[in-house]
Amino acid sequence: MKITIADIARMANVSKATVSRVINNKPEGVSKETRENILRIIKESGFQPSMVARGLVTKKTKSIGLIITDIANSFYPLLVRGVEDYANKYGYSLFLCNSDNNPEKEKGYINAFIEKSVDGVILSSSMNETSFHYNILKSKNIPLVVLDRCVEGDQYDASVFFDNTKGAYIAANYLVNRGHKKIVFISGPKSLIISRHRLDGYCMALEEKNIEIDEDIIVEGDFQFDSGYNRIIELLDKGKEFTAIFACNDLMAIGAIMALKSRNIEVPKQVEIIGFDNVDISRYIEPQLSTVGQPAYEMGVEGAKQLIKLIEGKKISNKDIILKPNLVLRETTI
Amino acid sequence: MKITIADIARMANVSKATVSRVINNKPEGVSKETRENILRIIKESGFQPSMVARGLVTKKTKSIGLIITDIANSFYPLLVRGVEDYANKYGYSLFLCNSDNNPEKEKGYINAFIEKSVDGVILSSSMNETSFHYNILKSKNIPLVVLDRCVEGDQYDASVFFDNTKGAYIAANYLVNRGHKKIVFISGPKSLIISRHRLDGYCMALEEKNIEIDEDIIVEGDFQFDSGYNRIIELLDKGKEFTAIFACNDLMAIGAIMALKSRNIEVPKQVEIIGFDNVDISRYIEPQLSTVGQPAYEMGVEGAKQLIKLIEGKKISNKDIILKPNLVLRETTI
DNA sequence: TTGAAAGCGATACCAA
DNA sequence: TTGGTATCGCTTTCAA
Repeated sequence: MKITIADIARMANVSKATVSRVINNKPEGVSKETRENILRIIKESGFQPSMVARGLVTKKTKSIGLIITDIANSFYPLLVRGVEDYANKYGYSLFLCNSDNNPEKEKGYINAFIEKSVDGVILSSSMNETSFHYNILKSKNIPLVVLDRCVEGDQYDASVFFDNTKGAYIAANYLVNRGHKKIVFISGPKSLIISRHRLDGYCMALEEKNIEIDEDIIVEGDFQFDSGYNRIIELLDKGKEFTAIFACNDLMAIGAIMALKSRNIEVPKQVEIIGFDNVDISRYIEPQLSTVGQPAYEMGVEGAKQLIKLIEGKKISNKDIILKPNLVLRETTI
Repeated sequence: MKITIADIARMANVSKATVSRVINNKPEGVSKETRENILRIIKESGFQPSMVARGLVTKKTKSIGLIITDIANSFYPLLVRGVEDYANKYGYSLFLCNSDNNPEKEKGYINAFIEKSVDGVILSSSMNETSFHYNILKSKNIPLVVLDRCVEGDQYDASVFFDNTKGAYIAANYLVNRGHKKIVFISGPKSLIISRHRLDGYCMALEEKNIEIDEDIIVEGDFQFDSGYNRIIELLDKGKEFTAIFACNDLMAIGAIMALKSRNIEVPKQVEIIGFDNVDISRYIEPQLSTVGQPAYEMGVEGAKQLIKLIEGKKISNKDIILKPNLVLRETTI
C-alpha cells in the first residue's frame, strides 16, 4: 500500500496543505514545531511524494528527453554522460532514445516525450531540419535544444555546436604546413551538413596556400571503420598518389591506417593521418591517432545547461554556443 | 493551451468516458461512427493524452529505470542499446543513470525512480548486494531485474548473468592447452564478485592440468588501461617469468600489450594474451585482441524482456538467465 | 500559522 | 452504446 500525503496529514493531525508546504520547503506558513513533527513522520514512514500527481498540477515532471542517433556510436557516450551529470545535479532525470538516423523513429520519440510531459528535450538530430519538431514542441511549450548538427534558418530554442569548419581547417592546415600537397579527404555522408562544413574547412586550408583541390582524392565514407579502409584501398588500387589523409572521424581514420599497413605503407613516415572526434580508441591503437578533439562531454553539459535555463525561465546569454576544436597531435603525424 | 480529453469530448458531443474508450482502443462500448468521428477530431486537433494524468489513475507510467556504473565505460553502450531497443518496442521509455560505483548515488537514483513511479528498474549494481534496493522497491511494488553482477542469496525479481567463471575458464583452458604454464592473471578489483568468479575459472583450468598456481603472477587491476600496463611493467621489472596473460577486461589487456611492446616483447610470439569483454576497440588495435565475448547487447535485451514480463504480470520461465561466454580468437593468440 | 476545497487530466465503475 | 461521477495524489488559492 503506497503511503500518501493524506496519510501523513492524518498521522500528524494537520491538513494536506500543511504537509505539502513542508515537503516543498516553503519557508513560511508553518510553525517550526509542526514542520519538525511532519518531517519526522515523513522520515519514519518512508513517505515519498509522487511526482506524477505533482506533475499533474504543476505541469513539471523534472525529466528531460535526449535523442541521439546511437549510443553505441563512440562519440555519444561522453555526450550523454555530460547531459546526465548536469541534469542529475539539478534534479532532472533523463530519458535516453536512439533514433538510428531514422526520422520516423525520431518523431515517435518526440511524441512519447510529449505524452510523458518532459520538461524539455535535447536533440542531436538525424534530420538536417528540426523545424518540424520545434513547432510541435513549441505548441506544447516544451523547449528544444539542438546539438551538434543543424542548418541555418533552422528553428530551436538554443543550440550547442561544434565549429566543424574550423576543426577541419586546423587539421588540414597542420598538414599543409608540413608540406603536404596531396591530402586525401575522407568525408562523412555528403547529405550531412557537418560533412559540408568540414569539407569547407579542408578547402580553406588548401586554398590559403594555393594548393589545387583534387576531387579524385576527396572520397565519401559513412563514418564506419570499413569505409575508411575501403576508400584507401580503392585509391591505392587506382594508383592515386597522396602523402597525407584527413578523415572525418576516427573510425574511418583507423580504417585508413589499417589499409595502409596492409600495403606496407608506413604511418606516419610515408603518410600522415589526422582523424576527427578524439574517441577513446584513438589512444589505444598503434600508432596512436592524431585527431581533432570534439569536446563531447562539454557539449552535453552545455546542452543540459541551456535546456535547464530555458525550462526554469532564466535568460540564456547566448542562444548559440559554439565549441572550439582542439588539435590533438599524437603518433600518426610527425 | 494544451488540449485535453474534455475538449475532445465537447467537440465530438460525447462524454469523456467515450473518448477514453476510443483512445484506449477498447473494442466494445462505442459505435463505429462515434469512434471514427472521435478519431478524426483527435487527429485534426493533434490531441495527445497525458501519460501523467493517466499514470495517476492506472499506476503505470510506461517508463523504466536503468542504472549502470558509467555509460562511458565501453561495455555499457551496447547493453543500454539492448535495453532501449526492447523497451521501445513495447512502448516503454528509458531513464538512464550513471552510478559511478557510488552507493549513495545509486540510492539517490532508486529514490528518483520511485518518485517518478517507474514501472520497473534494471540495475547493474555497483554494490555486491541489492537487497536494500530490492526491499524498498518491493514495498512500492516495483519489480527489479539485476544484471551482470550479484552474489548468492541476493534478492531480486529476476536476473541476467554472464557465466564469468566459465568465461575465464575457457580462456585459461585455451592457454593451458597451448602449453603455457606461467599465465599471468590480471584481476579486476578484488572486492567485486565477478573478479572472484573469474579467478575461480582461471584456477579451475590450471588445476585440471595440475599446473601450480603462482600467486606472484596473479595481480589486481581496476579495469582501466593504465592498471594493465603498470602491472605488467612491474612484473617485468621484478623479473617474473610468464608466457601468457589473461586479463579480466580488454582495456587492461590492451594496456598489457602496450607494456610488452614497450619492452620489445612480441605478441603473440613470445607472450599470448586473452582479454575479456570483446569491446569494439579490440578489433582496431594491433595485433587484434583475442578475448572472451560478453554478449552485452543480448544481456540488455534479456534484462528488458524479463522486466517487462514482470511488469505486465506474465510468468517468467526462469528467474535467472545465464548467458554463455564465447571465445573470440584473433591475433594475440596463435 | 493552518485548513477546506477546487482542480489537474485522465480512468473506471455503475447507471441509463 | 453511452454518460455521470468518483477517484488518483498532489498543489494552490482563499478563508479562517
